[in-house]
Amino acid sequence: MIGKKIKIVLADDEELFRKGIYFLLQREPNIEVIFEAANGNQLMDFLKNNSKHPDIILMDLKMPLLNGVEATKLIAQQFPEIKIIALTSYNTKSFIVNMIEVGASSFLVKNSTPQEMILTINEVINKGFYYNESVMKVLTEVNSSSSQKSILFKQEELTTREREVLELICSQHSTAEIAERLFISPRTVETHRTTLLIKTGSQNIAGLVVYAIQNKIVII
Amino acid sequence: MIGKKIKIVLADDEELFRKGIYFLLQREPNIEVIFEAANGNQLMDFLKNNSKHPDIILMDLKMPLLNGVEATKLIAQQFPEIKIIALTSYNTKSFIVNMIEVGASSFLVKNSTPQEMILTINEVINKGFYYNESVMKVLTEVNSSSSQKSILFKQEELTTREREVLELICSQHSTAEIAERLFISPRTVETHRTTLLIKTGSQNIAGLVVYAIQNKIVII
DNA sequence: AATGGACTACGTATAACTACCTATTTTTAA
DNA sequence: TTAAAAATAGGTAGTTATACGTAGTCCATT
Repeated sequence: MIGKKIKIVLADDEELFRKGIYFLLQREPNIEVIFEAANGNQLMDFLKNNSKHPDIILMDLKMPLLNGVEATKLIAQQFPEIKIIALTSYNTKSFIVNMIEVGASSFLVKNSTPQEMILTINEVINKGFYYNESVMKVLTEVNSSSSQKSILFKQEELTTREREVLELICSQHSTAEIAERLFISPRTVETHRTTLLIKTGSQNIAGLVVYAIQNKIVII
Repeated sequence: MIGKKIKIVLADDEELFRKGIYFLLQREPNIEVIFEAANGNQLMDFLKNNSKHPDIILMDLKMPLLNGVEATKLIAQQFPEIKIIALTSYNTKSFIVNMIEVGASSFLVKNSTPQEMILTINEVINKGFYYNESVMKVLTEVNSSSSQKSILFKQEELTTREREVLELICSQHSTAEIAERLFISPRTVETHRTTLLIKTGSQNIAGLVVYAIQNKIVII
């Protein structure tokens, strides 16, 4: 990487945060921010329409339209050479496991110092990945626990419609309300609910909501 | 304010965000950041122990230990000469109304541009307050609506028993199961459920689960 | 042309939850 | 020690969710 700047794309819905990070990174001579995206769709558009790709994407998880988890999944498939550093406010177990599973190369809580961020970027460039202590701790915990099923056996994917219904359930809408909003029969919504319960392995609404939040289908 | 720098304190639990804003503000010749706090307690300690007070506090709402709303309330009482600009990710009605009620002079979503932030700071210094268009819109909506109760009266705290029931609800237990586990009548559990719905302002289980997760009553 | 997945929809039940009441006992705090 | 809050329990009724079936249509891929 000598004599060649690390190209970075920032993906975060908060402009103030993006600009802040931009000025932080601007002070680094070997780093160049080539694009800023406010959501996953903007990011995907940029990657598709520009031949100049970044080395690293600093990706916030909580973004409108297309969130960070989904965007990471897509990018890991379509542009595997791009390394992704997941940014989030909290480093909960489900966050970390999710992001690593979909292809994130590193994980950075927003409460990190600028030094840690620079270190992470450089480590990812040099080694291809970088997990700090707390992330490693979570990962070893997960691997040594018996609750591996949930993460090792990949969950059945929800369909688009099922996700829509799930989102509305999480917004406290009843079956009738969901049906009205989606212009479909309440019976159809019931079918979707049944499928959701089966696919997510839930007993009732509570399980659905927890699943939706853990899997970032709804962001709270 | 000619020849005198505007003294600012940053209060936000995310160090990356703080540092970013710091560098953004550093480029302004008439602005000086005199302190950074990671939570409300640090902020209050600084104000109590330093004679040099800020003109403005940029206050994030979501902070550990002592959050932005509570901190704002305290500061508005104890140091009324300090102007507070509330920072948040979303400009929901409840956020805005809460912050204005406890004494915030302005309101800035994190998705604002740096220019808007600078403008807001200068307006607050010159006029004492500044509400942008979207905030004004929300405020007029609120004043003209009759649903003021729910936002003017702050929510009641949950009791220990209610929290226990809420946790079990989030674990997908039914009323009967909860009753059995707590050695109480199902009717009592129902009473607790009713109270939970009222206190949390929820319509159904989904709302309860979201509330529980947001308020860290259950950790996922 | 056929297969399979997604989306749609319904029948018939039962289980579970929510609304709106009252009311007693126990615990806590003024 | 007295009032307030919390925890307990019930009546009655209505609404909503879940279980377990079946089945047609659309659409993309084979």
